[in-house]
Amino acid sequence: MRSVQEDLTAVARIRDAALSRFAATGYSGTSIRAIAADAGVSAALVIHHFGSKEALRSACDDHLLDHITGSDLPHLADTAAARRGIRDAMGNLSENRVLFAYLGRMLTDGGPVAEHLFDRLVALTRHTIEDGAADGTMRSFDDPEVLAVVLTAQGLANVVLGAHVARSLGVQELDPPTVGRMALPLLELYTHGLYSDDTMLTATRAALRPTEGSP
Amino acid sequence: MRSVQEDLTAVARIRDAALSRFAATGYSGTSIRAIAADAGVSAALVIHHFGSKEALRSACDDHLLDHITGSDLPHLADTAAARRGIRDAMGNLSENRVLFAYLGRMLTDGGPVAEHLFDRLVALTRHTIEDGAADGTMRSFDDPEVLAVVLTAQGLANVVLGAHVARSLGVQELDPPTVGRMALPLLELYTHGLYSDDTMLTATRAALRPTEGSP
DNA sequence: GCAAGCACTGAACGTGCGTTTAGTATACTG
DNA sequence: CAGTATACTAAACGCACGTTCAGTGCTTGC
Repeated sequence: MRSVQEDLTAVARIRDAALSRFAATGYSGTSIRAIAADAGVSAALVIHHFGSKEALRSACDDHLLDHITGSDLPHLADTAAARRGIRDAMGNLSENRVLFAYLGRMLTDGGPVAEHLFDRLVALTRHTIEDGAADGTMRSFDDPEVLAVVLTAQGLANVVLGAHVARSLGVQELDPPTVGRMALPLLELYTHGLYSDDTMLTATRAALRPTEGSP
Repeated sequence: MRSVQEDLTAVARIRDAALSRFAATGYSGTSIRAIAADAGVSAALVIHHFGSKEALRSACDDHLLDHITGSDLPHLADTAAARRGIRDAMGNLSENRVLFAYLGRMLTDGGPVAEHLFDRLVALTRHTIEDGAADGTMRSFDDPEVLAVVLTAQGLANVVLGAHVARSLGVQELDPPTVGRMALPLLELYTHGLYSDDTMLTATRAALRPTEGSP
C-alpha cells in the first residue's frame, strides 16, 4: 500500500509522501517514520537527504512555490507569469490535488513561507482588481486594499475548506465537474451580487460612518 | 505568565487554556503539560478531570457549540436561535476571539464535530438565502444548494484565515474597527458584484454547458 | 582492483509525550 | 470525630518521536 510511484528517485518519493502526509494530518501530526513508510524507505534516509523534519517541510514549501509561480523562483516578481501559473494549476487541478491540500494546510498551520505567499496572492488579487477597473471589466471600489484581502481570503476558502466543501456537495474531492458546478454560482455572485438592492449597503454605510472614529 | 484568570474553577481554567492552545498550535501540536502550565495545574489533573486529551478536545468542541447555538444543546435544531447566536457572537467578537480561532482550527483539523458544524452552517446559510429570495431582499439563484456551500466557505474564510487577513490589513487581530473596514467592501461586493457586466458569466455559461456531461 | 564516495539500513539514544499510580491535603457526611 | 469522597500533585511508566551512529552494498574514477 504505497502512496507514491516507484519510478521516482527516493528524494522525490520522500518529498511527495511528505506533501501528502503534511496536507492530510498537519506538520506535527505527521511522523518521519510514516513519511518514510509511504516512500518505501527508512526513516534514517529521510534525515540523510533532507537533514531534519523542518528542512523537509521547507523543501515541501519550495516545491509548492515552484509549482505556483511557474517552474523556477526567479520569476517570483512577474505578476503576469504568476497569474498564468495559478490559472494553469486551477485548470489541471486533478494532478495538483495534493499541492492544493498542502497549500491549505500551510496557510492554516502558519509555516514560515505561508505569510509571504498569502501577501503575494493579495498583491496579485489587487493587481487583477486594478487592471479590471482600468479596462472597465470590473467595478471600481472604495477600498481596493481591503477588497483585495477579502477576495483573496474568499478565494482561498475553497482550498482551505476544500474537504468540507466537497463533502457538503456529496463528492470525495473537488474534481473538475464539481468545480464546474461551483463556477456558475460564484460568477453569478460576482456579477450580480447577492442582494437584490442596496438597502443593506446604504444602511450599513450610514450606521458605520458616525461610529467609525469612536473607540 | 498565566493565560487565564485565577478566579475560575480549575476545570474551566484547563478548558480555556486548551481552547487557546489548540487554536494556536493545533491539537497534535499542543501538549497536555503546556495546557496544564497555562492553567496553573499539574498535567495529571487535566487527565483527572477530563479523562484523556481526546476527551478534553471534545469538551472544547462542546463549549464552542454551546456558545454558537445560544447556551445549551437542546436548541440545536432551532435555526433562528442559532442565527441569533451567531450574530451575537459576531457582535462582541472581542471576548470570543479565542473561540473564533478555535473554530477555524477545528474546521481545518477535521475533528469529529467539525463536519457536523460545517453542515449546520451550510443549512443555516441556505435558509437565509431562501428566506431572502422569498421576501425579495436577495436575488434568486439557479443552484442555491451550491451557492449556500460556497457562501458558507467564503464566510468562514475570514475565520479560518483570520490571522493572515489581520496581518495583511496591518493589525494584530480582527478587532471591531477592522471588521468594520471589511464590512463595507464585502457588502459592496454582495450588492453590486465584482464584474461590471455579465460577459464573464455568459461566456462561462456557454463554455460550461456543452461539456457538462462529458467525462 | 581498489580506494572513495554515495545511497541506504537497523539499531540505538535521548527526549517529551499521554497516561498511571501512589499518595497528601481538604472538605463533606454519618 | 471517624470515614469517605474529592481536588490535586510528584514521580514514574511505556511509548513514539526526531535524530545519530556504525555499518553494508553499490557505483565511480584512477
